Amino acid sequence: MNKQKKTDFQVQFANAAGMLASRFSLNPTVGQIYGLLYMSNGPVSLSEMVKKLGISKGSASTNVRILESWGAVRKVWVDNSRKDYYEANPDTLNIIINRVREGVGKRLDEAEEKLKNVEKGLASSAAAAEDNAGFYESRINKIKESYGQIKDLLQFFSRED
Amino acid sequence: MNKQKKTDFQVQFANAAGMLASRFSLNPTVGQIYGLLYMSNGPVSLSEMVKKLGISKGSASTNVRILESWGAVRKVWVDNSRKDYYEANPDTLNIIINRVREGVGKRLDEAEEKLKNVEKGLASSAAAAEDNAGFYESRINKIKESYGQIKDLLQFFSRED
DNA sequence: TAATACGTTTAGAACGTACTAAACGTTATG
DNA sequence: CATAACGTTTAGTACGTTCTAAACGTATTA
Repeated sequence: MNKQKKTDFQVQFANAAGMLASRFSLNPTVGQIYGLLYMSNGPVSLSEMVKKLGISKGSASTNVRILESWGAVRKVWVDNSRKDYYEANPDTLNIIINRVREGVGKRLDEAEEKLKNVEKGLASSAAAAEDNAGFYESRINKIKESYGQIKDLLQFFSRED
Repeated sequence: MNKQKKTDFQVQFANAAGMLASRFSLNPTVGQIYGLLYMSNGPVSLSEMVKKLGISKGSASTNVRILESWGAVRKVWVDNSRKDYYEANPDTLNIIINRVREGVGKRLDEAEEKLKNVEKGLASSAAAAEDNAGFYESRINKIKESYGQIKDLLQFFSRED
């Protein structure tokens, strides 16, 4: 009974985290798992996640490893047990900042690459001879500028000193 | 022929923007449309979007209004035409910053609300009497702190002076 | 007034994502 | 050596999202 109540509170928190995650285009289960571990005072096994959150073993296994790859949880060793135990990295803000930085940075690099190709296509096309050639160039330069500014913002966040 | 080449360049750019958009969990068509308008020196009609991008009329109509609601494009008046014309707001960086600020802010407010309820549930549950009660409180406070820091970051961006 | 030219809305289909259940491989244990 | 207890992987399914095609409403034009 007491046990039940305890679970309820943690699960409520976990579910709120899951809802928040899905609002940010993340899969809800990573949010639930992180939320549960965040609100647990000690290591939690896969089977506890399964039982408390009512999710499947496969989903728990997959998603906890996603969280691990983000540095949001880590595997901890528990004596006399064959089970895998995890605990949350409680520094949520840093996890978020790192993920934003890496995620945005990667996508921006892809975009830069693609822009380079489009620009090359422009140079060798009839568009370059148009009246609008100057306009095209200026817009491309403007985009490159924005790109640089976003990169600067990301750098700003990565200062940890 | 010349016309064709010109279209190709703009469409290449638009498609790159579409790809980038979908990498950021946005629907690709808003990216394509914004990209086309961004690379057009003058107003563009719905039917031009349809023809150049190879999308349906319905999709163009829906998505251009999404862009309008973001302040990313605006409707412009063209004499002697019953068509709707649009042009891009070329300040891409500001559009992005505003959307991030509003989108994140809104979701964070929802989360804060939910957290408040969970906290209330904690107070009136057996969990509050546990050994872990102090731990729970500290974790909740830590989350609230992160919440405030993110809010501060968002405020930081909204300075336009 | 009939026909046309618009933009909008809706119904249906296609697609990607993420879940569950079950098969699987491995390691411990009786 | 057989069985059980794990975590992982896979096949299938359910769901939300976003597209197209078509129906629709409205306004213009012949």
